[in-house]
Amino acid sequence: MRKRLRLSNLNKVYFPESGYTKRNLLAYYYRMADFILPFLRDRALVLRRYPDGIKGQAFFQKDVREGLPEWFKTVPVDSEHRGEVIQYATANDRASLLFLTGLGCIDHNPWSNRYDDLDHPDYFFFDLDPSDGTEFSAVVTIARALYEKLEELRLASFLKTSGATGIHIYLPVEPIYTYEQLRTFGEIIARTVTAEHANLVTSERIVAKRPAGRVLIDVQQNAHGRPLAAAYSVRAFPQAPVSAPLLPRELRPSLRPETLNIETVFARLKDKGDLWGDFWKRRQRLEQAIELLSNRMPSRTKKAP
DNA sequence: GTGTTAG
DNA sequence: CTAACACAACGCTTG
DNA sequence: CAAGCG
Ligand SMILES: [Mn+2]
Ligand SMILES: [Mn+2]
Repeated sequence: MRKRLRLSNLNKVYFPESGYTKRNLLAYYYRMADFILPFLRDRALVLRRYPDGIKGQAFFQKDVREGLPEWFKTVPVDSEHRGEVIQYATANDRASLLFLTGLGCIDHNPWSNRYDDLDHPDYFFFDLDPSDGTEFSAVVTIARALYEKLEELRLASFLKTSGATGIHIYLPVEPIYTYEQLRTFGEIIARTVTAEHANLVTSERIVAKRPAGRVLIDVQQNAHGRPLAAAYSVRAFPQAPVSAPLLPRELRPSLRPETLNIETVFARLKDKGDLWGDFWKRRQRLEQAIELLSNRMPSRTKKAP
């Protein structure tokens, strides 16, 4: 099918500090479609729209039943909250991705489950959030520790900058676990890393109370209807940063996430390839890791002689 | 960003 | 005609 | 229940 769309306000500056326009943003997604679409397809999307750029008033949108081209696919999901169906946007092809970007969506935020199975996500992520005034090197240290822990557990994981101030570590999983099971599993791993880096990690969720210089290992975003900016998504910050896939060896204190943006990602792609290209070939079960974890953790019931 | 309403 | 206005979320934890 | 967070 031939999918037509009209794009407006192409010269509007979306990123005033760096000067990037809506046209620059659309061009980025046009060129990157093959790389980002695998992480958007078959999922409900939560829209965050910035029709006047990153300094303008932004808003969320879930229901998109109005103003769509006839070819645009939406997916109905029962909302417990509203007691009625919400028609969520989807992006299974480049035209849909560009249409949504044209609405002012700078970042693209998919659910962690495909719409054919609302209760079983096919990945889990650790969201590393530094508090204000934390060196990025602290995030890097914790990301490395987590990555190595996952390696020990024989789990495949994938790294990316969040595009904001943190790092995301994803585990592709077979869609057979619930969100709650995955959060519990992730929390156990987070605690073992916390124990080994107590000076760099906080579990304080209230921003104002979070000690400076520390990183929150957040697993709570792994929940029904709670999306996260996808790999290769642009983020609404001054330099138009991208949530950029990383090699493990890039986890060094010199890493500057804001330098990975809508201009520089193409050179990385040429240089390093699509670092998340095998993501969907690596969906895994967790039983073996759970067993390794329980063997490593001495049973509390065991008494000293 | 868009569609509708008020002036 | 032009401009103002209306409209566009919610899951989960903690206190 | 509301606040806080993302
Ligand atoms: Mn984060
Ligand atoms: Mn977070």
